[in-house]
Amino acid sequence: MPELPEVETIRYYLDHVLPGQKVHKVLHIDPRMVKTGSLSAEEIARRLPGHVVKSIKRRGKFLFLEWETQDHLLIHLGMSGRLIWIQNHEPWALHTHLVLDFEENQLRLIDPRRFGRIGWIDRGVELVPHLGTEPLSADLTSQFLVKRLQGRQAPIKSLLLDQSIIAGLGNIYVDESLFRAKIRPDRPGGSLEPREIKRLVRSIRRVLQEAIEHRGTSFSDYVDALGHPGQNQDYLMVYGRNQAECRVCGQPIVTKVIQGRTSHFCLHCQK
DNA sequence: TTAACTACCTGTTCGC
DNA sequence: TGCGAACAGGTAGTTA
Repeated sequence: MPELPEVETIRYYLDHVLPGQKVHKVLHIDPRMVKTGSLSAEEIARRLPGHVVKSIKRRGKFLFLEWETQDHLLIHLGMSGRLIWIQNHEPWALHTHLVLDFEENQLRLIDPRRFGRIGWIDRGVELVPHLGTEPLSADLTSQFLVKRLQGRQAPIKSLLLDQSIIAGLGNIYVDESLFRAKIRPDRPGGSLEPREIKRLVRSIRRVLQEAIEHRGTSFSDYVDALGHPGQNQDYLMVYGRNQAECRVCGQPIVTKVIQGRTSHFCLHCQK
């Protein structure tokens, strides 16, 4: 499930190989994946050939291929999406929904569950205006989060998953951040004290930075742009460790469903 | 405005 | 062994 560190890992690699490359053909684009933007799948396929990649951007969990025309192709990987840069003679995987042919290599989107999305964003249009602050930018401060959590009754877990507050966190990194900050995921957001929020901000940054250094977390679907799994799953403290011993106190990690999301935490370490 | 719920989707796991 | 049900979860839309 690609969250910010996984998407950033893909972006980082693609930004080394894609700029300057010209789209030769759009070999395949699944209309069911085009769920946003100003053009249909057919129109994107007609428009793209000849376009040259200028840069690869990321905002939250969204990736953008910026063209020299300053239009953008939005790609979201959803739950199970993979975006790979691969030689064009390699056979297509099952569930391949987008194939951009750059003559020698192809950029392919593979997404078994089809929760991902593709869209065309015209030049000058704001990319994803509804997204909240970038957690690794200077905009995420404890003062910002204090303000956003004030008076909120929803569990802190749900509020951290809300992309309009902080963009890029998903189930894994919210659980990990809350563990590091020693905060239970079912606490109402508005009940957090300023010192806890300060700790939470520090934890979010550290968890995300470490996950990027480990090239993301691979449980089932995620691989980077070269098809390699990440390593961060070896460093997780709570996520996916139901009933395992807490690495800090030795008590069993427990799970609880909060707003439809399985949350992992330690009853002893998190208050 | 906020909180909770639902649809989308398919591979995997579990129980019978 | 095979089948069906339940589960996993990010986003956007709906409802109260």
